[in-house]
Amino acid sequence: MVDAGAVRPAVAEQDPRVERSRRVILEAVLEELGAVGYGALTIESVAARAGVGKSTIYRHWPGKLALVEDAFRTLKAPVMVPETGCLRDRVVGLLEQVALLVEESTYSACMPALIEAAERDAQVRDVHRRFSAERRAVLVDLLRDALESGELPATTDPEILADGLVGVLLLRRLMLYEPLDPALAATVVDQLLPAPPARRPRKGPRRAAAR
Amino acid sequence: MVDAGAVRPAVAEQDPRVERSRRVILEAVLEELGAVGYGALTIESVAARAGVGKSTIYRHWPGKLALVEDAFRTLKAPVMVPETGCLRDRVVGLLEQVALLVEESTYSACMPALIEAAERDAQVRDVHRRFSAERRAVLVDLLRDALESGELPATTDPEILADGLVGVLLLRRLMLYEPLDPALAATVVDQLLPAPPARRPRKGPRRAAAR
DNA sequence: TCATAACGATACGCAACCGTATCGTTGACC
DNA sequence: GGTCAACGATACGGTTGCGTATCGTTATGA
Repeated sequence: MVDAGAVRPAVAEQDPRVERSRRVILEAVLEELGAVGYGALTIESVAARAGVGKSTIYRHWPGKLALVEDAFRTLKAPVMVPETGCLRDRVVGLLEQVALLVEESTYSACMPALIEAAERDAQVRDVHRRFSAERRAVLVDLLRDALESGELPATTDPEILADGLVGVLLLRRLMLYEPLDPALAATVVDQLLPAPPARRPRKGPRRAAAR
Repeated sequence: MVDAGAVRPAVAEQDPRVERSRRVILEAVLEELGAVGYGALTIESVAARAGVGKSTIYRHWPGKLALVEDAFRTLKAPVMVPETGCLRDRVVGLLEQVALLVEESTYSACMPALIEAAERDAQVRDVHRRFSAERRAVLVDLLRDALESGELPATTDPEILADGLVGVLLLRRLMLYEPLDPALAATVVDQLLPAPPARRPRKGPRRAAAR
């Protein structure tokens, strides 16, 4: 049940009550993490919030840490990769999804608790790293493709550029506590995304269209 | 003692034992925050770590929250503003200090706990916001001066650029858990800092010297 | 030298949560 | 319709931390 390698049990559960219990419990864990954080989360508070008996939780997980790990693993954030439009618009499209994810998703609510828990436990850290890296890769790949097709200067480092784009949102969420303007994603892209290299040197906007 | 408006008591303490107690206790709080986080921090663990009696803590603070707030307020991170060299080198100098702060300072150790505590309590959030904003302002001002003196394109937004530069480091510390390469600051600057606008259009590096 | 106050240590009752065990109920499957 | 497993509720002893009170010790400043 807590095997890190099996998010979903390979063999289907016979009794649907098991799956139902697991689901409401893990949902309650995420709510509790957002409400009180990792340190203050207790098995009893999760049981109360989920409306299940404490014994049901201990039937499926050995303790708080394994429970929280499993809950974090259920976090999903599907990414829609824009396939039409110019590079600038596609990057804006991706970054708008990141802004939503960082501002008002379940993940956003749990982020401080996740950061805190990851600092204490290596397995939670792996879960978070994987979650972050998967979404980061989408943006990095988009930028790398653009680089190879000549839409970005040859000196561009796709990873640093991607981290810079996302980092603006992250910093404002975690350190400055500013509500994220819906237009911020576009502004950030216009500020940080280099203009495509001119085939022949001539005058023109050095950046992607400055909004 | 816990007045938010008075980091240092206006009137000097008569008894040096008071100041000494306060100091060792606040140091112990920061250590404890780095070691176990905010949720798991207890008054008793702080007392044990500081080598003082529990009563001494309750003599000076009403509870855990006020204690942690005061401890966070003691966080200092003086910033040396480089005044010589080209813009690129000055920004690199600043960003290297940020990298150090984010990677291996007392602040870095407490950052997850601080983020977590700030999410739950408005006063902690204010402390963190002020701490972040003060250091951010140094970089923003540097960039704004450069902008006004024509060392940056007129379309540059100093705040977004600053957040992007710092955001790369923050994201890698908090989400990707990568050790920060000492050369990363320079690489980030060379990737994200726009080249000064050419007075007359002519061929040349579009960016600050690429490494 | 002396009065004072901050100190460390310790003990207290109280509350919360731990993880386990028990038990009657209920829903699933044959 | 009968069997059985998962369920919720509840109680348990044990542990930990709370915040307060007390007390003898010790450093300070008059």
